[in-house]
Amino acid sequence: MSIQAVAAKAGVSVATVSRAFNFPDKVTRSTRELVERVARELDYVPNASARTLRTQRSRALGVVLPTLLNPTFAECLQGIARAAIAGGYAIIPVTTGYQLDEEERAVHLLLAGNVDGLILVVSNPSTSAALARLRSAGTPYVLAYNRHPEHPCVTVDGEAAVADAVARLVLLGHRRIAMVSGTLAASDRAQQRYRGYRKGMADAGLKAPSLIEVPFVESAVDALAGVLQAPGRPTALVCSNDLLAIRSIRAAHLGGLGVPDDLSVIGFDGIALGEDLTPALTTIAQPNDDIGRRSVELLIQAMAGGTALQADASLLLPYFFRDGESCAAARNTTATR
Amino acid sequence: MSIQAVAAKAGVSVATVSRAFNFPDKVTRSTRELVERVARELDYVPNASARTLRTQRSRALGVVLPTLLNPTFAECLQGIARAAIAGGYAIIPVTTGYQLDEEERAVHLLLAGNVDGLILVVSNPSTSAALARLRSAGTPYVLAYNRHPEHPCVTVDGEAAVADAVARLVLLGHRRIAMVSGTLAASDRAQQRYRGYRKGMADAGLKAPSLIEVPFVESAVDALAGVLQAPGRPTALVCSNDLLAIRSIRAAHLGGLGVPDDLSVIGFDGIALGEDLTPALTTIAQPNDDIGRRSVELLIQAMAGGTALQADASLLLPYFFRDGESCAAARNTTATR
DNA sequence: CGGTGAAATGTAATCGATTACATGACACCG
DNA sequence: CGGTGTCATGTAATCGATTACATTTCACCG
Repeated sequence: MSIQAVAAKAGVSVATVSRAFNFPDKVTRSTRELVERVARELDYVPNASARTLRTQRSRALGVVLPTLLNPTFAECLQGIARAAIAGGYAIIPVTTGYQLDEEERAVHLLLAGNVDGLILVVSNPSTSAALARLRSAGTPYVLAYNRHPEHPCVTVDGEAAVADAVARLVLLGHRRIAMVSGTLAASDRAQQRYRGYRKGMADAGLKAPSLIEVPFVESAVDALAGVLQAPGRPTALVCSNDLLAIRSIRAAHLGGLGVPDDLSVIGFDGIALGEDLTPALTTIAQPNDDIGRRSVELLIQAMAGGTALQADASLLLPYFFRDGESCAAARNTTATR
Repeated sequence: MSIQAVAAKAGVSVATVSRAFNFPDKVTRSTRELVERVARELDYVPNASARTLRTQRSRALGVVLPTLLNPTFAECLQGIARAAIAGGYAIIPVTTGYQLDEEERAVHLLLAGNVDGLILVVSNPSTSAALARLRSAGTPYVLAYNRHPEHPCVTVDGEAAVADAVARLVLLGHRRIAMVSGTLAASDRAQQRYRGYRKGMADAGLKAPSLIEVPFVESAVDALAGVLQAPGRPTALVCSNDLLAIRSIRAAHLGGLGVPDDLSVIGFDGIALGEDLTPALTTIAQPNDDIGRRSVELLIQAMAGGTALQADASLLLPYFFRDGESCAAARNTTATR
């Protein structure tokens, strides 16, 4: 049902119908009620395309994410969704599967779809062609989880967080601490966290930081199990995300190591599921929901002001060390020296 | 950049530009190349709203899901996304948080957004107001995971699956088998699975089927732990979904019970994460990806034919019993009698 | 009672594409 | 050379809303 139909049936002009909905106090009470009644009778729903075409705004935000199979991003998306609804915006999420060309495709798709703004989690802001394109298009955007001096970002200080985690492990008597990470090249987050790991190790005067790099998408539990068997094996792992931590725990078990008795494991992300596992995951929890929420708020605020967001609007949210059961004191400090 | 700009710069009419893209062989090779070059120079992207308004189709599918925090639906959505892209459609996912009014709001929102079709996972097809509205709107749709004789559905036979699982437990020597489920009233899937449980118990000649109903969203691990302590406690649990299974395992541990030694646990859904857990989750795996994919294919096919989908187009996909480590033979059959 | 201004409503242009129909160009044939 | 059919292109209507501007209505006042 079009606005024309409503206007005809109500015996008024289309302009009046439009006003009845958009500026209720620009029409008489009686006309407004008449129009509303007729509209309800006809099941009238304003055509979003027509409105968008005319007003040049869609009240929709695009969201570009690596994947929803990692609960981290699913949680973040929920925060985004809630905040967007609260702000009167719809969201259109698109996943890239950590692939650069998909990032570009996604941005292209969303721009063609007339979104008013974008929230994106990119692989690497410095090298992202998608971001460049976005900039030149002039559409407002915010990066979530990424961190870069020239872009507006909402995230936590991953470097400090991991350095922190290493320090905690050291306090627990661990000396041989390894990091498990996805492909470093595939994400600036992984790189930051690795930097934090090296910093943490250096701060503790520990040498030979060892990085276990596993493919991002595959499970790779078997490969991990191998490493954990080797002589001089680590007594603790810092994992670049919770999914890796979960797999590391499994790898340990497959290799006959108990967690946390023989091996401590710390994750990163703070996915809700981690609390329901056995052992409950010890992790550096990010406020995933908030990262989403604040990103939207920033964006909406900027769009209201008509200004494109600047890098200095970036937000660094606090992270939390969430204590679980996957991490314990080194069993025998001297033996591991 | 509008089509007008391209037409002006290329020195042709807008119609020609439009044709150059939509019917490449209706223009001379030279004009086509000219138009393409100019379009590239101007970064021309056709305006989706204008196109949708004129053609009355958006090439977008709406997706209504309970939540993405349950990986089951995230996996399904991925299948949907892949199939949609392959078919040239964009998707607009909306989550309802298992709330009926959100279901309605979502359908309303999507219809206003001019989607060409809908894939939805509703709470209960029989009582869904959203579905009724959808039907009257005449927009083609498919239900995923739901099962109902009057709607086109893509799912597995949850009842048979659970009956199957019970039979397996019986074969393993279990007699006291309980079911853990979310609020039955909240989902027809839970009801079907419960029916399967009762059938399985009856088939095995076992009495007093016992249902442990826990709130859908909250963790409720504590409540569960209590039940598992009681005298005459079950030796095996069939859980209505994998998240519940994971929580049940935790509850067991909290209560000092080992899984699978003291308690066997079978899940339902087959989320990928289950394979990475320790113990690896034994579960009834649904082809989540396929459920999504086939739903889209059905929908696209129907839309191509111009016909609304009928209930008899429904698909019942096969489920798989995925063997894990959370399920073992009853320790002492006589003792549990 | 006529004039005035505010409030309510109507008319029509507009957003950017698609597409039915009109026009023009050109080759081919008798 | 004129007729005719084909192919490329152009003109303008159209989709359904918003909104600037024009018009009508009407209360109120002198």
